Amino acid sequence: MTIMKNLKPTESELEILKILWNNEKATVREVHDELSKIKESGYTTTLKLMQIMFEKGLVKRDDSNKTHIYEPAVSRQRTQKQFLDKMINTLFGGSSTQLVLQALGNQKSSKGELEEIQKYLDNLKKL
Amino acid sequence: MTIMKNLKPTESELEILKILWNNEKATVREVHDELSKIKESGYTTTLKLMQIMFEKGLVKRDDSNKTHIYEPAVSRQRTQKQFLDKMINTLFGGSSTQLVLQALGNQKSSKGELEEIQKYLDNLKKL
DNA sequence: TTGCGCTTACGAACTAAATCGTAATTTAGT
DNA sequence: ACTAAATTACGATTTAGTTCGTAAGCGCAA
Repeated sequence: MTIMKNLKPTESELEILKILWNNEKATVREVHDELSKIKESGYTTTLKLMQIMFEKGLVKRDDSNKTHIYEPAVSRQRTQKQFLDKMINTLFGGSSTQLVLQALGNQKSSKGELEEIQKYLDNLKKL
Repeated sequence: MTIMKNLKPTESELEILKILWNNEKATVREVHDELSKIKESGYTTTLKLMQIMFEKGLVKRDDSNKTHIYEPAVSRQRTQKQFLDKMINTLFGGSSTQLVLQALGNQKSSKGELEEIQKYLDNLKKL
């Protein structure tokens, strides 16, 4: 029986996950180079973070070669859901509707996007 | 010229803010008693947190009496927006639409709620 | 007035996360 | 085989947040 840890990535871990999600796989070097575009930090910092993420089960890695190759072990969708749920509960009294209304009010979406959402809602209502 | 710090409340600070938002005003004792219902911790911990929040400008306080009375200095809406924006940027590629779709898919809303959202969208489209 | 209970103030300890320096290891090139 | 370059491993330091113990101050009741 496997223990399913429901680990929430930290801020820094999220940044790394985002890169892995976009690249499918990547070495520490690749991740670090990407990261350097938006953030100042040493190589070993990135390395350490990715090692910790490995221990936590947030990433998988192929260490059959000297240069390890990492890939995400948690999906973008799953992580999005994890953070959304948390936020709905802590900040929106458990109401996803409240969150949606607030999000729509926050920043304007294009007409096309609004229609996309409406279409989606129509489908939901039919269920 | 005042410096407007855009301070993001921490996890614990949010719990306290939630209580203050609901109560309008409250003493440390009141906040702590509320908090105790969902969380084990000492009185001085709550006190210290609220003092820090005061220094950060997250809460105001009336200390004309021995027992200080606290009230929120940031609105629920504003804080919700702050967290939402952050999340949209870090986890949804800057697209609030993506967040909305994901939130709607996540947990089911009642038919009434869906219609509320649709009505809201109709208004938005007219702008 | 004295003392008890409740309050604030403050510093110290603890924890988790992030950062980095250094040593050990591997690989490729000569 | 030897060196140079790059990588991993690991421990130490730093920082932010949380928690608490203790002291000091105030007000009210006996």
